Amino acid sequence: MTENDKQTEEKIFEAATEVFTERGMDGARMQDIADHAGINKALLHYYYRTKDHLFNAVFEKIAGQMFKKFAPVFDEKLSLEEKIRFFFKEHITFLQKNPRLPGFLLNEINRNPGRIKKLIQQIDVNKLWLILEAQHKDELKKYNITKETMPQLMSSIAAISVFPFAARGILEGIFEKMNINFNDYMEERKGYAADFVIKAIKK
Amino acid sequence: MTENDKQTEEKIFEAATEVFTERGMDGARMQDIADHAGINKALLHYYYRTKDHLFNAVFEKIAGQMFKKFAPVFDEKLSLEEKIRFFFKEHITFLQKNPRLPGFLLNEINRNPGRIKKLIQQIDVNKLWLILEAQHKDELKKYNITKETMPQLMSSIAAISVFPFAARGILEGIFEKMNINFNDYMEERKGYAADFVIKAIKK
DNA sequence: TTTACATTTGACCGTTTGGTTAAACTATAT
DNA sequence: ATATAGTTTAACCAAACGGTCAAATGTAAA
Repeated sequence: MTENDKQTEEKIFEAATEVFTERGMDGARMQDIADHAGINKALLHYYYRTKDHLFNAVFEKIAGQMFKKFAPVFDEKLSLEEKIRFFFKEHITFLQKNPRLPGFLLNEINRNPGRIKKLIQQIDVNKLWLILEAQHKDELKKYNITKETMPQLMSSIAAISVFPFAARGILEGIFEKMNINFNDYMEERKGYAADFVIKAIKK
Repeated sequence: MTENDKQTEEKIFEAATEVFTERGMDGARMQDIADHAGINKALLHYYYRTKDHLFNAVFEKIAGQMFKKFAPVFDEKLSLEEKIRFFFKEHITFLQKNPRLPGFLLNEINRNPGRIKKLIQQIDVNKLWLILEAQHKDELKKYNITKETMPQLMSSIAAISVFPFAARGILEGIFEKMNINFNDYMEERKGYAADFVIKAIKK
């Protein structure tokens, strides 16, 4: 009943997450999801009426996870440099555990840019800047950070953290001949990226 | 005729490029490509036997274009800093004219990592480092650049240039509320990115 | 004009796809 | 035990899909 219920619905959701993140919305097959969940295909439609419903459930959960990972930076009582180190360490560690999320998200956002905008509209970027400014008022004078350059800086930080996972196939192809392991590279990147960014923004 | 022949084949290729880059391999429909080219669907199979053939033709051309854009840096007789500025200016300008290529390529590489590896195997990364070292022997002492940190640096440069186009949907969502135009942001990025990287690598 | 060959088309085919349905199964409360 | 309601299944369906084919059209040489 309610116990088993949750089990089945969750099994479906997990199977759908696996298949959708691997093949994308267009490439995913309902039969394949059913097989992964070890159930009948009709049962998918019993819990999630259509493929779209199921996909949206998966997409919104993943997108939410991704964005939440950017938030803790504002809570922590750390210096600016420490925050940057903290972010790269936490974010890359998260992506190491979920290496397919970046590619999946970027692809689905390109396929349907409208969907993500609803989630983004909830973020008050102006407020975020005010918080950051208040937290590091004196500290900020030592860095080339202004409200105007924030978009460039933030997108660069996101790029450095996210891009390697989205472009993993290319990087692994290149690394193969250099005897470099992708996981080692990613582990090293936590520190390299932080040093890189901190040096870049210092006055 | 050979004249008309080229016209038709090219029309198909261009239509296929448009549809494939917009919808991806799985999302693209042969009928849609035929409509875009203004021809019968059977004619697609006359020139390109299968959807796979047509897709591979498009993919390899686009992947080739993308990688070639990284090459001129090694030919130009410029200082290291000038090369970095040259790269971001040229590469971002290219992507401004082809904004869908990054998302398309990253997605298709994730869908089939094996395909790109054949193209990559042709690149001799070790040789590239030797060239760079020879070109900037003395100059390199002023920067934190070694053979060991090259992968981190190069992937960061690529990330800063490519990521905004792949994540355009997210960025535009955020920029909307800040009254920032994506094209203005991209134009500004050519200089910002160069400054950013140069500062990051200076000793 | 006829011949030979390449190009283009509409109609068609078998398969795969997301989705439906009626019946079977399960568990709980009476 | 039996009625009730939720759960699961096998069988099925219509639409969409990539691909085929024979016939029609265009073209250039003999």
